[in-house]
Amino acid sequence: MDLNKIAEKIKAGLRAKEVIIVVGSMEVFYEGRASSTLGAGERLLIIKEDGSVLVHRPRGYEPVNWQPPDSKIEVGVDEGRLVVEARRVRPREVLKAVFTDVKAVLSFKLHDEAEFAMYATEEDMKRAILMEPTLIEDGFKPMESERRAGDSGFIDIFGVDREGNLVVVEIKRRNATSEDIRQLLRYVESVERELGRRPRAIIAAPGVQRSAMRELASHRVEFRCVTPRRCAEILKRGQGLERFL
Amino acid sequence: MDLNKIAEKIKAGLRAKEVIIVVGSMEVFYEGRASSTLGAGERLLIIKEDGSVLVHRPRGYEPVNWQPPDSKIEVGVDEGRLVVEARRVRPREVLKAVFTDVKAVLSFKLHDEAEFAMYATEEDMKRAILMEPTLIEDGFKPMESERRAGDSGFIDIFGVDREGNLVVVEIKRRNATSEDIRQLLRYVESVERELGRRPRAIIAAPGVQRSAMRELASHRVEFRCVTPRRCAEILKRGQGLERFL
DNA sequence: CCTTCCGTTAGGCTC
DNA sequence: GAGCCTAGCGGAAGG
Repeated sequence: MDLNKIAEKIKAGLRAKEVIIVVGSMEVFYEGRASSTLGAGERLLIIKEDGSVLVHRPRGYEPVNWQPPDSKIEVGVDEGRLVVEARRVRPREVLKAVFTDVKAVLSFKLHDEAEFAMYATEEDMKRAILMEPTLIEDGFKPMESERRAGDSGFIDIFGVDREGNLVVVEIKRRNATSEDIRQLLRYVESVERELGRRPRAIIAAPGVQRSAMRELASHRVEFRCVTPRRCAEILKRGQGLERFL
Repeated sequence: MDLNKIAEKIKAGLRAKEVIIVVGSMEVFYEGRASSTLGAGERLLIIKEDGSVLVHRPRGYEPVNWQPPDSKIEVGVDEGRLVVEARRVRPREVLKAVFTDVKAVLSFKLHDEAEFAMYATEEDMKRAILMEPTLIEDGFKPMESERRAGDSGFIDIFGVDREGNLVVVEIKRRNATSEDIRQLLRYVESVERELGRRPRAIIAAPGVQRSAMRELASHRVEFRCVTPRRCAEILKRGQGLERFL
């Protein structure tokens, strides 16, 4: 298939808002927030219906070059080479692929309106703890979630322990950082100002960054190991039960 | 083409370490660090020679599901549906794509050994400043780069100004945050402890986040606007000169 | 519109 | 191998 035919096929795909795949030998140039060059090699160029562009090498999960949605795409033939340019304005960026050889061109209208559902977000972890408060400790009683803490933000879970002490719980789905500890302490102080009693501070997360350990200890913040994984299981179990209710 | 033929073609591609593209209607399930499901829809499944797997919807720059390199891939036909599973062990994760319809299967051995060159990283910015110290100010003399600052980390550039004052320069290729300012101040204090003289603190970046401005002013940290773009130009100029030396 | 924060972050580098 | 930081981060949520 000659280059002009290929260019026409790509243009037709663009007009029809299809997903276009070009396989072949190309050089790639990017200029924008940074700039990069990539010498000749065989790769995949993918143009999506929304104007996203991806260049994938034969190895590695990440694209070597790309352009986000809404890029303007131009296709042409110049000195016997197929040239695909994707431009966007803010920020001003250009991605240019120059093909010296094309092994294949595919273009498909893809219909995909399905919903993507991801489990065990931080929100899910909160639901799991509310459903199973022993994740924090025996006798813990959640009272409020997303309680306003003055102008410091929102407390993930606010409750009392078995001895009636107030408890502020901060949830993270990743290892807690010193910034997270500081945030939790701001909540503690806000509650103390408001209610006149200093609450216990508990961070519920899969772990604590080494660099945050000192801050944790020195401010008497307690740590509970709670992983998104385990929370997802608890929620799944809960959903299983719901079916019988 | 029947499903068994398609499965065979994919298996052959896997054996030959080719890059495989399957276009068709599929459901996708992921279970691992998190878990997700994606209902039926037409998408792209890409398997690379190193065992990376990508699922791309017709819109958006990012894959909706993926598996990093070194995943073990199994292909089979089950109840009239093509099933592709990619597993990895650490962490334990499974990505499963179940096709109800296949529009196309491509498999290519791609040869790509070209070098990828990215310009104006933070490292490049440092080289540009060392090459052209007036980017910081007239009379600035860099003395060391990557100088150890006690246990606080490494100072990007350590030097003296025209009046003999010590200068600590912190470089960022993006707008400076308050965390960056704090880091710089830790260096300042480390130098003061070590040498008994308090150095000037300069942050060299394209800008400063609004929220970091107060910290900048109150701690007398100075700001110099230095962009990756401009640094790339300086390096390019420098390389041009090198050719004549 | 801007800023801030999260991600199955990935990937690189140091200890 | 584990911890830590950067990214052309992208994307979402909040102001």
